[in-house]
Amino acid sequence: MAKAKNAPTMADVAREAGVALGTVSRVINGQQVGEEFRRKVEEAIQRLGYQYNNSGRALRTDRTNTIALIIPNTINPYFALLVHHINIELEKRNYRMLLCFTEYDRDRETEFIQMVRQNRADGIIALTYNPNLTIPDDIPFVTIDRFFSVSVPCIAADNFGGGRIAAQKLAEFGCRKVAFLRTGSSLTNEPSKRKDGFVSACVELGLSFEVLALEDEAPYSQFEAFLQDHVVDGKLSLDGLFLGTDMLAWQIIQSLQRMGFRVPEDVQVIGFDGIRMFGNQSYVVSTIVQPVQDIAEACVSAVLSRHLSTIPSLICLPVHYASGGTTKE
Amino acid sequence: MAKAKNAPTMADVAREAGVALGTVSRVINGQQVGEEFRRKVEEAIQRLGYQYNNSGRALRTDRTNTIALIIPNTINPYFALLVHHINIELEKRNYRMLLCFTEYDRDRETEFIQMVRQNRADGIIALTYNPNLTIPDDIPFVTIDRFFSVSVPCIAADNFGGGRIAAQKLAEFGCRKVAFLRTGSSLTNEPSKRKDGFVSACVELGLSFEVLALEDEAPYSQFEAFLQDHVVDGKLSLDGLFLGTDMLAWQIIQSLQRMGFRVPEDVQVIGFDGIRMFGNQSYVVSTIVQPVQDIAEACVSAVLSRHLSTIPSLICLPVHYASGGTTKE
DNA sequence: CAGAGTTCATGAAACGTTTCATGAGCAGGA
DNA sequence: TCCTGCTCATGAAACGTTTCATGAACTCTG
Repeated sequence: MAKAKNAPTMADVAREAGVALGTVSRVINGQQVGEEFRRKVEEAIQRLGYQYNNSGRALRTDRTNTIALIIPNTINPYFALLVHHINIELEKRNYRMLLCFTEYDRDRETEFIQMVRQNRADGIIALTYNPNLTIPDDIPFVTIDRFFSVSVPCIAADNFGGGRIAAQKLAEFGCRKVAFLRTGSSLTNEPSKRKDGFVSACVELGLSFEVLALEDEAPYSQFEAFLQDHVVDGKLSLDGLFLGTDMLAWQIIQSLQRMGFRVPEDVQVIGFDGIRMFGNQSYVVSTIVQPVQDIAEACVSAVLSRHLSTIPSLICLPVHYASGGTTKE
Repeated sequence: MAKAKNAPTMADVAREAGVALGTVSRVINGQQVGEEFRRKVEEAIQRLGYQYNNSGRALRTDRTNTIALIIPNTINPYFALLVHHINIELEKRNYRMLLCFTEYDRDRETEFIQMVRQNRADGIIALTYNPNLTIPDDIPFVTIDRFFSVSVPCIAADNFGGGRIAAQKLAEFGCRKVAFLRTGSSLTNEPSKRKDGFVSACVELGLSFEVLALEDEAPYSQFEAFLQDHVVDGKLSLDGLFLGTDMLAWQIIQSLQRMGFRVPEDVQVIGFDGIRMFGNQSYVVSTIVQPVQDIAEACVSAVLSRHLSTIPSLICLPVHYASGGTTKE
């Protein structure tokens, strides 16, 4: 069960095939090699059960075919979706993923970048929470939803536009008094534009609106207090809610139901993210869907690009509204 | 922005510090080194901004400090929890995780093992779906929820016991006519014992029970048809449901509500897994909680154990029942 | 047929680390 | 003083790959 010692190497293959070491390398890498030599090498590989060893290559080329992904966790379904699609995109290009979970800890973000350096990852895709993070200039670095400077590409959805759509949809549903709720930590930087877009559209549409930031720790009780303030004669004086994220929307819907209100009959609720599980069933009935697949694709092709400096500093991808139990991307 | 060429190596540090290469290595690895030498080396490291290079070590030692995790995806919250806790355990021991998403594709399981070999991971933790998977004998291999043979350690929760608890709880709630539902692919091998435990306890408790396997593709419509068969005079003739997983339970609860039934007033629903999100709010109100943290710990310490063969072939960890919005592990 | 050009295998060096045999330096005992 | 034994730094080899300068064997042209 111990690691097989003396596993065959390219040198062994070369000897077995009666060719030079370099020839084996070229066969394996699909480079120009004469027909007869190729055949001999391939047979020798079969006979010996040779397994390519990436460690040697990593040392020699200083490229590991690994991209680090720095993200708070994988428990939040939005992050889980991101991890999933980024992994798919990396795999298409024959890259591996080095996962770093920060748990929103700013120190860990910095430590991880150090760790990534030692492991010689070929690039970093990061969704971070330290606004003062020092961006390494020796490793290709791309962010999700965080704008640092023009020299650090940032991939994000159209958060402002998404906020506007949410307000428009609520207006279409006939809502007149609406509110935007968010938790503290989750909506920093680019995602905070969800509120801006929402507010701007509310003003244009003549909707009466409120904005509330909930504590991270106990959003429910705070939300329920907020709701109590808006109950007149047992009826809600609000008829539409826009939540910063689907996770919050999900929790809020539970809260509303616990308090005896029906969604969407008594109050319309729109989330943001478009998280969903298998069978594409979404967690939240009405939501602004982030194009996770496109975001993943953009991150990966940006970080692997040879000419990072030619990439726009902010890539803003379109969102769409989805309603009903399922949603497609 | 390109990768820094000519990054300082141990040799540079040695030259700068005026010591031998091997001495630098020993300082870095915390081995016995004289006080003065240690100081000189540390200062040289500072001055040069030396960064340890793991590729060199991997080549020389044939150990990468990487464990591969083979799992269908990270979108299912139960898998997301597993990934999360396994990563935490690996990190504690200074290991990295190489993620392989199979999407339940059996061929990919095999391909990944090949890929893992080439990347020289130090071990594999796998949650697979091919019952005939060839287990590599040259890499430490540990499974989750899948028993292959006595020589391949399998970590699992007490599925049988969990099934029994579910039946007992339903009985406590006063249920008399219950059913166990599962989707096709999800409950193979160890997890299939959930049904066995449930059935055995139902028999003991004198509960009338049914068992139904739903198609993977369209469980909802099939479930709704099943439910129609159990409606008498607009009332459900079933008063308790036990679902194979929380994800299914979650979907079933949505289905029930769509059909106008209340949970738990009209019908009690118990899930399995104990998936939850931040703030520890669980997805499903009543559930049998798998000890994910313990499972992760067991997997990691097993796969890293020097003496894999002395590890029991089946490690069965206790589950518990949780009710209410939150659940602690 | 000679010369120029092309194709393609060879052999060796290099990547950055760990590890091991060697021996220098020193302390303690006889 | 000499010997033994110990601690600990040294220098070199080794890990498995890529890559590059070299030159052998051809083909083509005039």
